[in-house]
Amino acid sequence: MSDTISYLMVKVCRAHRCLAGALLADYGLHVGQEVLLMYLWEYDGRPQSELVDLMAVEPPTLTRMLNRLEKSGLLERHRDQIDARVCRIYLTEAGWALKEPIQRIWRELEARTMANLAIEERVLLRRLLMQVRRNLE
Amino acid sequence: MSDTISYLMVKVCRAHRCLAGALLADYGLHVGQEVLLMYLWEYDGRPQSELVDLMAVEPPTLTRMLNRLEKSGLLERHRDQIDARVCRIYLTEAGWALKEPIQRIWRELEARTMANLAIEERVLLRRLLMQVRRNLE
DNA sequence: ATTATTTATTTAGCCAGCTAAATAAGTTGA
DNA sequence: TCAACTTATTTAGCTGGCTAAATAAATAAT
Repeated sequence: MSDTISYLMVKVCRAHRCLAGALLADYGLHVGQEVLLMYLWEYDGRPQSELVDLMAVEPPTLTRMLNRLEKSGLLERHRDQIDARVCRIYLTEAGWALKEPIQRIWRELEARTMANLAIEERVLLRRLLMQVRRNLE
Repeated sequence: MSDTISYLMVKVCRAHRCLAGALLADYGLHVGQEVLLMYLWEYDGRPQSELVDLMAVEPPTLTRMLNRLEKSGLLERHRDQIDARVCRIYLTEAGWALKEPIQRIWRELEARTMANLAIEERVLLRRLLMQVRRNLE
């Protein structure tokens, strides 16, 4: 089992998540929250259900992430005026203010992840990972 | 951000974990527990601290995983006779009985993950992932 | 011997994931 | 009109991760 690529992938992923967590901690964020923010910077004011689809996450997962980021003052929920079932999510100024720093962190994360890999190797790795993703979906 | 290999890796990892979870559910296991069992099949009767090192996980994480697997009847804790601080972990028969089925599941997981990849591509993917792992450690 | 330090494990509490079930609000149909 | 169904979100509770702090036992130092 421990000589499979599956096992290697699990290990790599944990190390990657760990580094991301360390970098994000400086801004009071937890791993995963930066991805949600990333979507909000692009899709501000959308209903939760749309974010659920974009992030490919279950509704309860998003609900709780939003609760926490709302409590941290990074976003606000506003009930839709027409359809009172939907909640639209709006970033606060504090939420927008994180855009540049978090994107910078993500670039650093990418650089450290891809270090010591030539351009052709990076291209290849992307191609291989995309095939794996297709396999798993 | 969404065009980075980091992002792709996060997605691939989630899909991989999801498939693993679905396969393991048939045996009442949760993703991650099969890795612990994998170590126990090889290192039965070792102190927890040794398992912590092998799995590269924090002590509290292991403690709770062991609590659950112990409650499920897959393993037993025995205090070391010489040093009463250490707990040695022993698989029960039920724990040993899972060895074959789980290894079979893991082979299937690996096969589905690596589908549509030629042997040379698999070798290459392993090499690239090992470099990434070195980068992140 | 008794205190201080180290080592092994646990507890409490945080996070992102998940499922199942509850709630709330529209929409559809008889 | 009012019941039945669908859709959006939340709540409760599970999992593996984490950190910080508590407990317990062995060892080192005074």
